[in-house]
Formats: sequence, structure tokens, C-alpha cells
Amino acid sequence: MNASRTARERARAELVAEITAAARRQLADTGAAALSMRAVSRELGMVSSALHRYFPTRDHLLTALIVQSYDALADAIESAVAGRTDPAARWRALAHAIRNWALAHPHEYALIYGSPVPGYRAPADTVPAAARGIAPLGRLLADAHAAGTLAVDPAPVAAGPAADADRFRAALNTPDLPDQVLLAAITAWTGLFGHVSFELFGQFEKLLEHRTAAFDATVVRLGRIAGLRT
Amino acid sequence: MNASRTARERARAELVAEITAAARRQLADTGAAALSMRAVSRELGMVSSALHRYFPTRDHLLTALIVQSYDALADAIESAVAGRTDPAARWRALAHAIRNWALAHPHEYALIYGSPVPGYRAPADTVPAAARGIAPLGRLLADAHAAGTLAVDPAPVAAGPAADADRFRAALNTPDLPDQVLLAAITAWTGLFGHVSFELFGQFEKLLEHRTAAFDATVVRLGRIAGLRT
DNA sequence: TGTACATCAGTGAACGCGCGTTCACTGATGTAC
DNA sequence: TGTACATCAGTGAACGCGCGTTCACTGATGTAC
Repeated sequence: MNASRTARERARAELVAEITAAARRQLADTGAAALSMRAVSRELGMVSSALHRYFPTRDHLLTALIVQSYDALADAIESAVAGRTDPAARWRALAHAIRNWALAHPHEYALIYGSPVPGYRAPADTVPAAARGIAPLGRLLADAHAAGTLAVDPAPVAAGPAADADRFRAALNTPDLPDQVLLAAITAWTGLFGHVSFELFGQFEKLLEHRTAAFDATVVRLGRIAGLRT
Repeated sequence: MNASRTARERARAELVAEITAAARRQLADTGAAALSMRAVSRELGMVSSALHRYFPTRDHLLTALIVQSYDALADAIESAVAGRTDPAARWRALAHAIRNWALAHPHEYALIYGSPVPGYRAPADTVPAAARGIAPLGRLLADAHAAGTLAVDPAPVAAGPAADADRFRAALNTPDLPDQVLLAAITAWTGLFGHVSFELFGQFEKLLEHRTAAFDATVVRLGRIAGLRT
């Protein structure tokens, strides 16, 4: 029963993979807004209506691409920090992995961190994929804190932000991190993406030429915000 | 000669204003990618071909909207800092002005700080408009530096980043600011927009509820990076 | 001030394009007895 | 192992939509003498 069913199911899985691959190629060329079912089906040599057997709607296809993009970025981050122990070094490796991935896949980066695609509403499926990317940051902060090398802002935290910190603590699975660290990590994390987005979306044009150096300096400064001694 | 010519010219200027106003309304509804000449002309009760007398191409219309958006944001920033003297207070006012404007005009924010509109290449006209917004940051840093209240990172700056700092110094018209301050300001500035973009583009959904408090904390942390004592 | 001409604004029809999605269909693959 | 039926994959035509842009045109506004 399993062996026979798989014949058809395997073909289906392969085609799903081929479709998303073609869609990703189209994304790289023209961006998400221009992604079209018909163009994807053309590239695969199928009739356009056949695509609807695999992705009933354009939005389903977009969702798959979003999830894959989050996953690809998370993969890049994870392999960049793998094997490193020093928290500050992990922080820098993680940050540069994000930037490098973004530079290599600008449209995929824009798809997940740029303006939302018009008319598209992200379903809940994309949330866990999005969460994977930030986990390495939680781990390195937890390690640094456990090692006692993390600087913690002694300022008290109000009730509202404390509740937000609780949610982050749960999402990152870092039960021992203090509120101040978690909240400061938000600034560091969003700051990273702010810099990358400025670079990628052209805001540095004619202004900033030494881009890698500028980013690295930002990373170090933001690391200090998160309490890392660099 | 002037009076007679103005009759027609005034009508033209008024119509140009009406067109961009309608376009901005459409932008607010559906976003830049969905902006269409035909929809704008429909809203104004003109025939669609008539629009081409005022904006020969959709890209010309988009450019006008981009310039207006940069200007509107710069206006909001400038009026927020007006009358304040304390640099740290000006920094916070400036930052919240950016966020408030972005929350009030999400699609206009996305137009200038989100992913680039597909198929559109920004002409040089948009650059001076973009530069206006950051000028208040330069002024407050220069004032703080002149007053001796600015913390300056003593670390030496390499040649590449120093050249970038020169460009910033010229763009901000702050001849007395040291390299380290200018470079740190990049991190603070991009960090601001990173946080705002995360909030606006939905990355905080279900995670961060006390948004204004979170942003304010980020602003304070980023201010410290720029050397402001807050 | 009045007339002849030039410039400009807006019309309406048309061109050619690509899109997402539906639907009845043929033929192949899988399932149950 | 063999046959009858059910499920699924892919086809091809069609629907209805909105878009940017061009073009020859009418009528109004401006200019020069």
C-alpha cells in the first residue's frame, strides 16, 4: 500500500519542488509582485491551469516561497554560528550571515522583510518559519549570560515591556535571560535588519561605499547594546 | 504676459496637485504596486489618456509621490524638533515623529523605505528630497558636540570608513563632527528605521504588544550609540 | 480693440498585453475484490 | 493474477478583468500683429 501510493505521491512531491524552484527563479528576476502562475507554468512547460492542482491559488504559492525563504535564511544563520563558542564571535557571524544571504537573495529578502506584497495576507504557517531565524541569537545570549560575560542594564522594566519580554523569553526558549537583555536584543535585532534594508533598498547609494566595513561597525555597536563585550 | 500665461498655468498646477492627491489616496488604499493611471483618472472624472499630459508615464507619477513622501516625512520631523534645545530630547522627538508618520502613512512609508517598486528605477530627483529628513539629526549632533555633551568613541577609524564619513559630513553640513560620531549615527539612524519597519511590516505580530514603549526604549538605546547621554 | 494663427487640454476609440481562475474533457495511475 | 471502478494529472478553451500607452480629433485658451 505504501510502495504503490508513493509512485504518484513522489511525482507530486517532485513537481511541487520544481514549481517552487521555478517560482524562486522568477522571484529572483522580477520580484514578488510580478510573480505569476502563468509565467511559472510556462517555464515548466505545463498548461497554466495544471498549476492549480498543486497550488490552488497564487497566494498558496507565495506562502510556500515565504516559508522557504525564512528557512533558507535560518539555515544560513545556523551554519554560520555552528562550531563557534565565543558569543561575540557568534553574534558577528550571525549578523554577517544575514547580510550575505540578503545580498545573494535580494528579492527573497524583500519578500520576507520588505513591504508586504499587496493583496496578500500571511497565513499562520509563516510564523514558525520566521521564528527559526532568531533562535541562534537567543542561544548565544543565554550562553553569554550563563558564562557571566553579558552586561545587563540595571534599569527597572515596566509591567508592559515585562510582559513582552515574557513572550520573547518563551519564543526564544531562554528561561534564564533577564527582561533587560531580551528587550535590548530587540533593538539589536531590528537594527541589524534596518542596516541591511538600507543597503539593499538603495538608501546608501552615493553615500556609503565601504559597505562591509560599515555593516561590521554597526554589528559591533549593536552587539554592545545587547550586552556583548566586543 | 505673466498674468495671462498664469491662467492656463494655474489650472495646470492645480490639476497636477489634484492628480497627486488622488494618487496618494489610492496609494493609501492599495499600495504602490497597485497604483494605476486609469484608477487615478477615474477618480478625477477624466479620461485616462488625459493624465499623460501631466505625467507622461506611470513612473513620472510614482516619482512625484516618492518626492512628496520624503518631503512629508521631513516636514513631520522638522516640526517635531522645532523649539527643542536639549539634544537628547530632540533625538527622541525626531524618532517618534518618524514612527508616528509611518504609522499614519504606512503605504507612503513603504514606498520610500520598503522594497523598491518592481520595474521602477528612482531618478536622481529623489535624492535631495531623501536627504532633507536626516538633516535634523546632523544638527542636533552638531549642537551636542559643540556643547561638549556628546560622548565620542575614541577608537581610530580606518581610511575607507573615514572617506564615507567625509561624504556624510558634507551631506549633513556638519563640518565639526568627528568621524566616529558620523559613523555611529548611521547605526542609530538605520536602527530607527529597522524597528519601525519591523513594526509596520508585521514582524512584531503576536510578539510585541507595548509598541510605543518598545520603540521608545530602542530610541534611547540607539541614542546612546550616537553618543547622546539620555 | 480685433483678427489670424499657434498652442494646449481633454475626448473617445483602439491596440495589444498578461493575468487568475473555472470547467468539461481524456487518459493514466491506483485500489478493492 | 485479473478485472471493474475510483481517483488523480494534465489539457485546451474560455471568461472577464484591468492595465499603459498611442492617436487623430474637437474645442478652448493664449499670442502677435
